Amino acid sequence: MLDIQFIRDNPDIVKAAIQNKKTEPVDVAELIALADSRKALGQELDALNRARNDAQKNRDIETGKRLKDEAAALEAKYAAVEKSYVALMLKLPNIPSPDTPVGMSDDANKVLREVGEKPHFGFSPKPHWELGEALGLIDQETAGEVSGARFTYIKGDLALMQFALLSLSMSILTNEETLADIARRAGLTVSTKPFVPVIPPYMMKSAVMNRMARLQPLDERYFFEKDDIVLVGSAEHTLGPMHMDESIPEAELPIRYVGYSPAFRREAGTYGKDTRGLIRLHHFDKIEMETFVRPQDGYTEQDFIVAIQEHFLQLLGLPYQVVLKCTGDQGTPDHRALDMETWMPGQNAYRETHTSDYMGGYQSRRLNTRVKHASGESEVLHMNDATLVAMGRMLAAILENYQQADGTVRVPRALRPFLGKDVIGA
RNA sequence: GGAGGUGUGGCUGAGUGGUCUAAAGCACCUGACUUGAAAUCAGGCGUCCGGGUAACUGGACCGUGAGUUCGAAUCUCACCGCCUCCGCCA
Repeated sequence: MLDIQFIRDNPDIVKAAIQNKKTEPVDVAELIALADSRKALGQELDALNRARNDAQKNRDIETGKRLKDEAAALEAKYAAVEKSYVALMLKLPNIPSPDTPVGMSDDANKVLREVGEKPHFGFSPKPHWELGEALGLIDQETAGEVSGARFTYIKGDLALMQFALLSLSMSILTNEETLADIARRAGLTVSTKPFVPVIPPYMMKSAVMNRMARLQPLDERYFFEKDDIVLVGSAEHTLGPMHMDESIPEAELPIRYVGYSPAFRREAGTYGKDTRGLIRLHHFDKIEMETFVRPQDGYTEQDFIVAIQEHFLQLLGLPYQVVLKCTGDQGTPDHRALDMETWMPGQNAYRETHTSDYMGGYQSRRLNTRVKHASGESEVLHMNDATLVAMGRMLAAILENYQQADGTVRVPRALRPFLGKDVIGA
């Protein structure tokens, strides 16, 4: 949700955002008119309530009865306006950052940099599903019989590799010195406060997911109507509301969480796309970063998070490119969104493996998560969320980049201490 | 799943229909006393939405939402959270 004052002051920016994002159109003039009448009715109601309170204090029962009816009528009017107003407010997308490229499809995305050297093979590199199936590390056929399409069994050394990735991730994000080092090398002046590891709930109330602006499209969610509960599509969904309806003292910021959870996605409308392998599954596990900062620190925080993501990819020796997503490719609540796409030699393509979303105050305004300044003033704080490891896709990238002529796969050096071997599938 | 409790400001906690403008204590802030601190004393101290340059001022908020009443923290109903016991269970 946007700030109504911002909308009043910058209607053209809001109109441009509606036009440039893939979002349902909203009549901004109508919204402002509703805001005006809501405000006027509110003032009228305040005055009426004052008179009513006076009558009550004086035990003026006649006047009290009359004003009660008047107030009821006015309240009904106010409620109707409020309802339309909120409905439009919730439809408005976040404003894209000034550096976000304008465009409707990913063709307009801007590649900021390509990092790392693509591996050269003396043979034709295979896609990870062929490698994985041949080595007995991936069993999609059995998963298809048991669970259906877009599910998989990850087995043996590949399952161990997932745990190794988890351990490596936590060792980085909970270590203040490592974080300070990452910040220094990225040239960022930023708090080096470590991340708090969290295993969050995997299901949540639909109303809270809606406050995260993540319930829609509902078609993409697994929703249990009987219990009014939704499976999370990311740890973000239950990490983000941890501080809803709270005012956090400025001195306690930033607050940083790293969550490990499954991500459940219906993948509606993607039939026929990426049907093999670990790229597009109804369930995968993910390590997610979620941070809460002062508004003035939002961009730097995102730069820091991207630096962490890049550090991690470099540590694994995976070539990747950093992409600034265009307006049409951004999510509704995003202010600035970057993707990291990792090179998959078996598919001869960069594939999206990481996302970094800076939300500004869009989610926190709905969640009512605020920062309280030393002066006593409070305002909506800013939120960032980002992938550290999307397990399926990271395992796929490692398999494809580290494959050898004999079909076995080397283990990235950084993972060896956690995995306990140099080669898998041997 | 069954039974019984309970939800009040940062915290503890009083308040069962009308100066509640929510007692009191703790914590916190300011000032006085003090070389400084502690102790003591005096005062202040919630959130949100409006009006006003400002001093100030109007409204809403006692888990949430409905209801009864001229009037609700207080009565009624539903929901949510937490606690205790029983049952079941990794």
